[in-house]
Amino acid sequence: MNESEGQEYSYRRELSEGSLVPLQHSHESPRNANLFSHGMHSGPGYSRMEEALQEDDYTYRILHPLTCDPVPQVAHFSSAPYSEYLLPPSSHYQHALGQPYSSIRSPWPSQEAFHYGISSGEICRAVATISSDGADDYSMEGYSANQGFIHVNRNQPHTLLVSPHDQHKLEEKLPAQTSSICQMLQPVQVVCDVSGGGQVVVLNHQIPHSVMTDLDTQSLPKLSVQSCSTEDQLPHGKASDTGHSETFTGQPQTHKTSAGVTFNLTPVPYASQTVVQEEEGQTKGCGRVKWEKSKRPCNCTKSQCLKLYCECFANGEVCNNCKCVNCYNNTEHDSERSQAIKACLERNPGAFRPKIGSKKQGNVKGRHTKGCNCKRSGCLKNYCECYEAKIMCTSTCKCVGCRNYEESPSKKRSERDRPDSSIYYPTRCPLACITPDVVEATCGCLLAQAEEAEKEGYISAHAERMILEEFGQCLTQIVRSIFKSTNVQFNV
DNA sequence: GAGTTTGAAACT
DNA sequence: CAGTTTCAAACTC
Repeated sequence: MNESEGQEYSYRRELSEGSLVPLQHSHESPRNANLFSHGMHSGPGYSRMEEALQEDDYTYRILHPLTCDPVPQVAHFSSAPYSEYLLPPSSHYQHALGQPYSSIRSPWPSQEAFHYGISSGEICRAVATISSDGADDYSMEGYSANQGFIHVNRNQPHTLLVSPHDQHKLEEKLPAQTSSICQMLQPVQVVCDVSGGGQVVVLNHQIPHSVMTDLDTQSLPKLSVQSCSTEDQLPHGKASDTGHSETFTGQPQTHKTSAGVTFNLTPVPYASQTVVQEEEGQTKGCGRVKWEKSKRPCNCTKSQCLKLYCECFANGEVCNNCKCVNCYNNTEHDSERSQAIKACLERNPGAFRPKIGSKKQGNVKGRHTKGCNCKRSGCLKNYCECYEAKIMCTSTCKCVGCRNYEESPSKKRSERDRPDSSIYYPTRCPLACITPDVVEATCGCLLAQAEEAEKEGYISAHAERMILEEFGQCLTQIVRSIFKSTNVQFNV
């Protein structure tokens, strides 16, 4: 920490101009030292935009890529789908490496460059707008606060590679303060894996840094423990100057801190590491960590595990204990892997985003961001991504003969046979019936009525009535369709 | 375990 | 963007 700790810059969003305007330079201490977002919220610079996004706001600290020290200023992120270079507050992280500055390959900008409070909502939107697929609804709904920390989709990592090209576009969207981050990111690729229900790993492909957090992860599944010995601590500076000297052996190297938290030192672009804090009743400071595969092994034979066919690759993980053939999804083929990641992101900037969004409230899973396209499975087999994710098909899906909805008898039978039948399934109907086509058709009808009224020269009140009546007709048809699909008699 | 089916990803 | 091919997982026998 340095003298700039506690300094915050708040920005007021000029809605009319779409820009950020510095509102106040706050020296106030955060209300909660561990949750900087609270500090931001409590300050006078709390913006309308962030107020609107409050329920999904998180705060992270930018981590120094070499020392893994927190960059002292506050970064306030809201609903951010891109969590790159972000880490939880200081009490929730530890150093991963004691990397000497002499080993820096890419220049690290001065810390002054970070003396901004940056709304991640802005970054999120800006990044989304430079992506071809734009800011999908998933991006905004797929993240929710969890016990004061981050709760991103537990099954998928989240990745952002900022190319110089994207940096330029990002800077256009977010002048000034964002450019400093881009300068930081430009020389290397930065991949952040926030999978595993709270794990945050910051890496770049040349000087890998993993940061383990000792956040509360009691709810994480499939956890196991190690002893709390500190004998296996690794000396600082173990990583090579290039970050490539460590050979990935399949068993990640770890570094256990004095707090008992173990870090991943393995230079994998995407880490799969699960951390569990000490169990109740355990000695404080003995956070336990164990590496484990969060996935099943792949069996790829032709893709070299460098395409999204490979589940490991798609999940942002290197292959480990897989049965794949001619695998390039490992650190020994870092360059090929990086190129493959880049290629995937060029094809689809959201390629590594989780496909299944989560609802803001409760534990109910949300929806498939793209929807499935099943034709023969009835969406009642694991071929269907929705069914596999234990969610209902929605209007987003383009499936044919779908039976993956609440009222489906087949679905109910299927659920009885399913191991985990306790999961709540949101009802597909009636909303599923209101497809974009239906909405478009409805709007078209309303517009036609408006045009008709205008053409006839009716007064506005009459025109409104015509439009409302037309809307009623549309609704009637929609409702009739809904009832018809559910075999319920509908009399109007 | 081999063969088939399926649908997402990749390609054209 | 639509159609086709490739691919690996899911499924069946």
